[in-house]
Amino acid sequence: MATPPLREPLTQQRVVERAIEIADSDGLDAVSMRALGDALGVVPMALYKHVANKDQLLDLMVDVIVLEMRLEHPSSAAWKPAARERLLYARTAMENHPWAWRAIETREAPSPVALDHIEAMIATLRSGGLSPRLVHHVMHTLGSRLWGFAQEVFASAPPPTDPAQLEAAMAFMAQRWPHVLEVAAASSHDPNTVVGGGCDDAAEFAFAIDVILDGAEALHHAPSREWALPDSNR
Amino acid sequence: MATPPLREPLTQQRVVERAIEIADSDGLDAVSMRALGDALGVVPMALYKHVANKDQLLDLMVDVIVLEMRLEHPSSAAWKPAARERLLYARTAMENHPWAWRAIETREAPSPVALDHIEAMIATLRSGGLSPRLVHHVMHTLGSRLWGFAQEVFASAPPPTDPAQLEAAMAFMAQRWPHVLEVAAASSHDPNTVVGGGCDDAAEFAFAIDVILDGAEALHHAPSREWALPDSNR
DNA sequence: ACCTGAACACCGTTCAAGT
DNA sequence: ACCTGAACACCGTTCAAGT
Repeated sequence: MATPPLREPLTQQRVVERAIEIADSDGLDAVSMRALGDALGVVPMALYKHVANKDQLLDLMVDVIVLEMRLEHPSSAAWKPAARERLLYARTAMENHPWAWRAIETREAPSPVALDHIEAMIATLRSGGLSPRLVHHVMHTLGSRLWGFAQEVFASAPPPTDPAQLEAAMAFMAQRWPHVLEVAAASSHDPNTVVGGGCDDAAEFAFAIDVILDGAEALHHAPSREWALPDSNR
Repeated sequence: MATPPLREPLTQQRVVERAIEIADSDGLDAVSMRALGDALGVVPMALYKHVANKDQLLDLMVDVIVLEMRLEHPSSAAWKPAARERLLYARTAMENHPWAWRAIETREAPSPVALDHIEAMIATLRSGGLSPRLVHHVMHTLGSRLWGFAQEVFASAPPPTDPAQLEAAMAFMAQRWPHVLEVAAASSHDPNTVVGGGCDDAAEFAFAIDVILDGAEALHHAPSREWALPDSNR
C-alpha cells in the first residue's frame, strides 16, 4: 500500500495566490520566499520548482492584478468617457491591492497581459481619431495612472493627534510654509483636520485624468492641426 | 607623544557625500551600510555614530538632491513660465542623480527642505491668482513631476539587437498589439529603431507639464468661476 | 569620543541529497 | 517528481568591549 500524500502538491497558481494573500494582508515586504514557504507548509527552496525566482513571482503577482483591470466593454462608445472608465477601473483593482504599485514599478518589461492593457487604452484613444503621436504623448502623461495609481510623494504624513502639538505645528507652518498651510486648509473636507488626512484620493485621481484627457481633446481639435495629421511621424 | 590619527574622523557630511557618490556611480542598491563602511575605510557599525540608521541616511541623501532643485529667482515673473522653469529645474537635478527617485518615493514625510520646495511651487501658482483649491488639485496632478521625475512604468524595455529577432518581434506585435506598434513607430525619432528606445524623456516631461499647467490656466479662467473663488473652501 | 568584534535575525539562492 | 538540509553570500542592527 502506497502512503497517501499528506497535502496537496504545490502548483504555480497556489504559490502565486498565497503570495497575493500575504501581500494583501501584511504588505509586499512580508512576501519573502521563506515566509511564503512557511505559509504553504513547505521549505523555502521547494518554491523554486514552481517559480524561477522571486522576480518571476512578482511578475506573476502583477499579472493577476493587471488582469483585474481588464474592461471588455466600456459603457460608452465615445473615446473620452471610455478612456476615463478604463482608468477608473484600473484604479479600483489597485485599490484592492495597495501593495501592487510597488511591485509594478519594479517590473522592467511589460508582460503580454500588460501589453493587452496598453493596447486597449491606445485603441480607445485612436478610436477618437487622435493621431498616433498625440496618443503617444498622452500615454506618457498618464504615466502610472494607466495602472490606476499616482505616486503621491510625501502624501502619507499624518497630523499629530495631540491637540497642543497640532496647534504648535500649525503655528510653525503658518510662519515658515504659509502657502502650504493655506492650500492644505483649502483641500480639507473636514475643517477640523486641516493638515493632511483630509485629502480625497479618488477625487484627485479623477481631477488629474480629466485635465489630461481634456488637454488631449483640446490639442486634437487645435486649429494648428499639428496633432491631427495621421500619416506623419510627428 | 600622542599617536596622530591615521585618517580624518568621520562626519555626517562625509558619510552622506560618500553614499551619494556610490549611488551616482553604482546605483542605490549598492549603498549598503556595509559597502559604505568599506568605502570609508571603516567597519559598518561605525556609521551608526553619524546616522541613526539607514532610513535617516536616505533622508539626508534625498535632502541634498532636493536642495539642488532650489531655484531662487525664476527668470519670469509670470506664474506659468515660472512654474515651468521650476519643474524643469527639478528635472535637471533628478537627471544628475538617477537613483534619487527611488529614494524619494520611499520617504514617508516631507523634510523641511522638501517643504521649502513645495512652498516655492505653491507660492508661484498662487501668485497667478489661482485659488487654493485649484492649486491643491494641480499639485496632486503634478505628483512626482514636482520632484523632477515621472514614473515611466515599463519604459525601459530595450528592443532586441539581433535584426532577425527584431523583425520577428515586430511581426508578432503587428498581429497581437497593432495599436501599440503604431504608436511606438509614431514616437520614434529614428525610424530604424521603432520599438522602444526612440523616446525623448525630456520632451515627454515638457509635454506633460504643459498639459497640466495649460489645464490649470483654463480652469482658472473658466466662466463658471468655480476655481476662482479665493475665500471659499471649494 | 570614536571605532571594533562578535553576534542576532533576517534575506535570495545553489547544490547535492533524500524519498 | 517533488521536496529537504546544509551552506553561501549577503542584509540592517544591537551590545559589550576596546583604545
